[in-house]
Amino acid sequence: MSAPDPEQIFDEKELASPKTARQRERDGAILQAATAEFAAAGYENARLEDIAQRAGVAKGTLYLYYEDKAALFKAAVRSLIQPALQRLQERVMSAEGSAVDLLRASLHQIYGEMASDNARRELVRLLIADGRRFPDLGDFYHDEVIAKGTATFRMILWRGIATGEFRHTPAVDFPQLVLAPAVAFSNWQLMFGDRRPMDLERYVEAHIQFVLAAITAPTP
Amino acid sequence: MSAPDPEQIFDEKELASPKTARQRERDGAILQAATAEFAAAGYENARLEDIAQRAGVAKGTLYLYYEDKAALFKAAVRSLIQPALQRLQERVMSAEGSAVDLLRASLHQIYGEMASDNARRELVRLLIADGRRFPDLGDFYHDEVIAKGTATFRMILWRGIATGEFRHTPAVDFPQLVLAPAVAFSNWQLMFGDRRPMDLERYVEAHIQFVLAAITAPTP
DNA sequence: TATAAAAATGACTGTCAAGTCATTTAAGTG
DNA sequence: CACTTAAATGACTTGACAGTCATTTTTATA
Repeated sequence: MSAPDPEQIFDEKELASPKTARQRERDGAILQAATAEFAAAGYENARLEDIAQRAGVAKGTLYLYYEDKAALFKAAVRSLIQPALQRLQERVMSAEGSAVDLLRASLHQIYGEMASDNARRELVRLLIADGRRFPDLGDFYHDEVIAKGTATFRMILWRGIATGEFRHTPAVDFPQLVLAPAVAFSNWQLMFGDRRPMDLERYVEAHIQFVLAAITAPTP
Repeated sequence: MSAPDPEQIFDEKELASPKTARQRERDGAILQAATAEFAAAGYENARLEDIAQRAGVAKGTLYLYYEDKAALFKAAVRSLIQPALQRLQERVMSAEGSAVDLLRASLHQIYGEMASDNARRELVRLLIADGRRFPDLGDFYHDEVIAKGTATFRMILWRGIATGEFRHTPAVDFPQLVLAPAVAFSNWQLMFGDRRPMDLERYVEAHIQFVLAAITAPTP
């Protein structure tokens, strides 16, 4: 029990450990409420009273579970970061088809997740908007999502090179290049929302064609 | 004098027009101070008193020039948006060399501008962080920078297709694909700053290689 | 230079939300 | 069930900052 619990990486001193069922339940409700409110309003504009109300709890109760607003924010963002990557990694680990198919499927999955979960989509906004105030969140996101995601895509590329589907391109050193159009789309959404809509179907297909053109080996 | 002055697109009712030299000077100082403070702290955390002090002016004076904090913010952001694109467009208009060289030079220029100007670099952060509260700024940025930048790169692509340097790829429909790695780098900087540094030299070269591999026509 | 008009100032007010704590309510225990 | 201990509450305190306005300073004009 002396190894550092990954849940304890951050320095909020939460409620002393032995939690009853009720406490766990409330903690969950608070986190969920906080996630929703922070994602909707950003750090500064989110009101603790609203979070409390949404969680079905009094404002003072929040302070039994979290040191202060900043600690609650960190916990909320962290809870969004943790599960962000798992399904992608699982898919790649258990992949069977060609590297091209795997790449296609992985990119489609990324766009799919972007479209589905609201709070998850706002995560990047929070990290950019309030990243200067909470650098450890950014670092955590980097190490847990970006670094692992990059490594995962590098694996796909290596696999394709091994099978002769791909050439050895700079994308092996910077898999970010393969993912960049998805990042750009995410930014587009954050900045323009639906006021300047984009044909996502065609964009995704263009993205995949573009990447494949850059990295596939010529077929003789 | 009845055509809408482009300076008046936004709805702040600024000081009634006939400005003395001193007023223009102060207006400039205020805008510059506001730009710096907002870029450094974001909309919520920037304090009007700090802006006033930095501009060498009393707080009340701000209200002689701008309706309220929101109006000042809009004006400040707008002043960052306006000049963002010009040098790029000039370069492309007067280009003489091959399309490949033009593309290289344009991308290098974009990364160069990212590295040089602090406030300019923070512009995207502001647009993402506070974009929901000020959608018209996002729209303005889209129409003045993104749309024109996209069109500019599309021109480069067409030119290359005309000379036989480039193939006809999906990037013609979505020039964002060509720029995406720069956007991704911008996000990287905003989220991780210098805590997770990146070898920009190599990244830029990888970006260019990657893009060229995707769009250049095979040489027979 | 005297006088009127405009611009500038900064002490003040109102508002809003984070964080506290005396009191109330619920959970645990013999 | 009586009683102790812990959890929960929400009215209150505190600090911060946007926006105001009576007063002072500067500029323009006769």
